Amino acid sequence: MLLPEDGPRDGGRRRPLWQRISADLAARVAEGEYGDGFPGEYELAETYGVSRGTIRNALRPLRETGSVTAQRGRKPRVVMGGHGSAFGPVSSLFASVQASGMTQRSIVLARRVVTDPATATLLSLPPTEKLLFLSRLRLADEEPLAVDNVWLPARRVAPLLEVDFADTALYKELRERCGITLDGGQEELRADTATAADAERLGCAVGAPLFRIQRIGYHQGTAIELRCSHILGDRYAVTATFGDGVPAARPAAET
Amino acid sequence: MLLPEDGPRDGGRRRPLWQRISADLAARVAEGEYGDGFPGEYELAETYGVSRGTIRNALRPLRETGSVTAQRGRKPRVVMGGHGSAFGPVSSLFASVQASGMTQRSIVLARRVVTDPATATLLSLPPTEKLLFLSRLRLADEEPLAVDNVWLPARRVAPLLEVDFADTALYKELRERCGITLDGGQEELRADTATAADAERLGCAVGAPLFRIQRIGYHQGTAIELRCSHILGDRYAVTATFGDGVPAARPAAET
DNA sequence: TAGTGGTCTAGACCACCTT
DNA sequence: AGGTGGTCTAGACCACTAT
Repeated sequence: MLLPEDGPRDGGRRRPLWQRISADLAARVAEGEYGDGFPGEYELAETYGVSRGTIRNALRPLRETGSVTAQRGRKPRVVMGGHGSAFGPVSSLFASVQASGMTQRSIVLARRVVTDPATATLLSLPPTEKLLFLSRLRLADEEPLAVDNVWLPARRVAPLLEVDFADTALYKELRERCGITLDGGQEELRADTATAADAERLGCAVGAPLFRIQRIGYHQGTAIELRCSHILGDRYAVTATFGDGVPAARPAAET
Repeated sequence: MLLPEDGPRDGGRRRPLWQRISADLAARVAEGEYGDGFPGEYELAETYGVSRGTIRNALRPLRETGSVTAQRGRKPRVVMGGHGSAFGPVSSLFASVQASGMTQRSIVLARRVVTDPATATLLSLPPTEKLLFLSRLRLADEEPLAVDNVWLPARRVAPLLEVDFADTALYKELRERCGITLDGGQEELRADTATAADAERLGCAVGAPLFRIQRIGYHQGTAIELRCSHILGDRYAVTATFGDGVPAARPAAET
């Protein structure tokens, strides 16, 4: 496997081999090249003609950001970003993104059982697996705040098929009716602008700023939910506080 | 060096060697054992009787959280008391770009001393306090990624007035020239669209999606920096992983 | 110049999952 | 049984920093 020798240099010297391979793999993942199976470490080592240690260094950023899976014994897979959307540098800025403060009223836009091969694959399910699809418009103070789409494996959440979610929290029902408590997750948060469909459902202008959050929730190592939220940018902000040296007060301003 | 054989086990089997060494080192750091000099990798390898690769795995969590320094040629040092630092390298955009295998460069747009009552107030300073204002255009792989504006109290960071920031990280200079290591911070992340001024500096269309991140960094309870970053939405995504149930396993170094 | 960490190699064994 | 990733070893060379 050839890597660009004349590619970007860092102040005149070559970048480390593992970084070039990592960038190459990230680009290929972003282009959807590995939609049906990501190569293993040994195979990558041979294709690039490097040692396995170098491949492991190259894979570390992709694995830390959840772009590809890595589990003993299992075939690796591409998790996110395979939809032709190139995502470049990624940062785990937050140990936890608090999506709380969003307890409001919901309008159920859709609740039905579907089959969706792409979504099922993201949840590590067979492509034909039946999924419960739940789409809700979330209101805060009776004003639209977000559209929230969730897919869950129908087999695991059968008791939810008859629940009215207009005024209840999904996680509460999951816990009480299915005995499932999510104990982990991955989130990816992007900035985007509203499409015509977004604008209609959210009552905003086309091109208005939006957060798009994709999340996979896990219960004891098994993927349980895929959630895609589209949140109005002017009504929502993610905040994080970290470290010891922060006084209690909490300012807020713009520039 | 003996490690507790009867120590914490993971479901009946021993934890990996590097994790036990990592926990041991973290405990010693927390107790202040290495106040005047942290051992190097070779010395640690000999002390614990393991290979250097194992030591490097054990040190990775300590280095990522900023508990100990690691720079070529320099003697390693313990940075803080050992408890929850994790500011500079972790959430630094500079570092996250590097970690994803891209080249990076900054173009300094402005570097001057200003007075700005609103900003000074945010930093809990008198309104007339002089501030060092630093504005940089950040490039990843020679393409614009973000505009980064920083204000710092000039009195505290006098040595930085002459530094060229085109190729260096602010936090590194803060640490080495001013003896200031940020130990806490607040961040607020918003989705927005590009104004005409943003579009000109970032080379994007007016209305393109942007992240706006505002951060206040603290050193021992005192606000040191106000940072406002404007990052292209199509080149940046924030990811977060949380909980134990996520199979795309990350190395979890506990203590 | 001596010592540091960064990188890379080649090989080995093991735990785990799939088939 | 075969392939996956996780771990560990032993050695090598290089870039950088301090002295």
